[in-house]
Amino acid sequence: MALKDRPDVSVLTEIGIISQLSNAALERSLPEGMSAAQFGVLTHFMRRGGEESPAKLAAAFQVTKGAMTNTLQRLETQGFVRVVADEADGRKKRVSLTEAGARAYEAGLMALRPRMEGLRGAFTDAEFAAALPFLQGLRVWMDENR
Amino acid sequence: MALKDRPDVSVLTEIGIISQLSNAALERSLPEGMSAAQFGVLTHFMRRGGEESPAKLAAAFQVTKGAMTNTLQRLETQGFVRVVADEADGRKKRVSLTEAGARAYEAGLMALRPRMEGLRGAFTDAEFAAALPFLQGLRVWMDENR
DNA sequence: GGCCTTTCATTCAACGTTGAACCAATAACA
DNA sequence: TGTTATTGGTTCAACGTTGAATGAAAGGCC
Repeated sequence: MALKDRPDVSVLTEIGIISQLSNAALERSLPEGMSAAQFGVLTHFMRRGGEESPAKLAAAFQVTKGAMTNTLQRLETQGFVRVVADEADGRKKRVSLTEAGARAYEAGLMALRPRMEGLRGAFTDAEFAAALPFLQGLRVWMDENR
Repeated sequence: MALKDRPDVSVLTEIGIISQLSNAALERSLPEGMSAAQFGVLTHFMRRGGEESPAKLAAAFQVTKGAMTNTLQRLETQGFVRVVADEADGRKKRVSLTEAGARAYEAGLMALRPRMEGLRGAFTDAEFAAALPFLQGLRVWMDENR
């Protein structure tokens, strides 16, 4: 009784559920065969462009290298990403977006649009913005104290 | 550039990371062999006591019936939970906590304590409480619009 | 130069989850 | 009543993830 009624536990519980629901909604909206992880990588390249090593991508997405190897292989199989060896450093690879990858990103974005609009109709930008500092602080703390 | 800077997307991104970190921290703190899902079920019974059907547990934890079958089987294997057929309704089963289950819960709670105290040292109850209404609203909305 | 350490990427088994198929038991209804 | 629909639980393949092991390449240091 003391446990779940504490606000910190409640916050983490709600966050867990929201994360699950949001991820499920994302994967349901996305075109067949594109996972949330794959869409995240495409988004990364659309924003930043250029090339990135698998290790940096894994760090950016808070995911193990093994997991990133997996999603990059799936992206490459679909032709959404190009992976070449880094001739300057034999350990590294350089990943970059293909034209097909950019198109896949756009398609995913379109498929996502109705759901995102629904969300923005239910809550204001101000509400999201107001919640953000605390969430960021919480994320940073959990990241530093893992 | 327009996408990830929007507060709604940022909120969901932060929530996803927090969820992952919090779940990982939970499983790392818990005694060997006890998953977050299992601990959640134990917590449920410690709070509410009595008996519950697998279907109700699945609904309470927002999880498929198959997933709940899995965690209940693992709990039963460890002797933390008792599962009997419901003689009043041949489809149902009745799940209840064992003494060993109660002890396992207490052990998990103890193992969790230092981390929870660290969290409550870094943020105040008021901060968690302030964030809660928005998170609950968001959870309810995503639940209704899935 | 040689040795130790670190970094990068891959592979593999294990886990928890989903979604679908399935069967048994009950409920609803003609 | 008999038939159909719904509910409860299990099983299975597939997915994404972790964590650990492996190997190759580069860096640090004497």
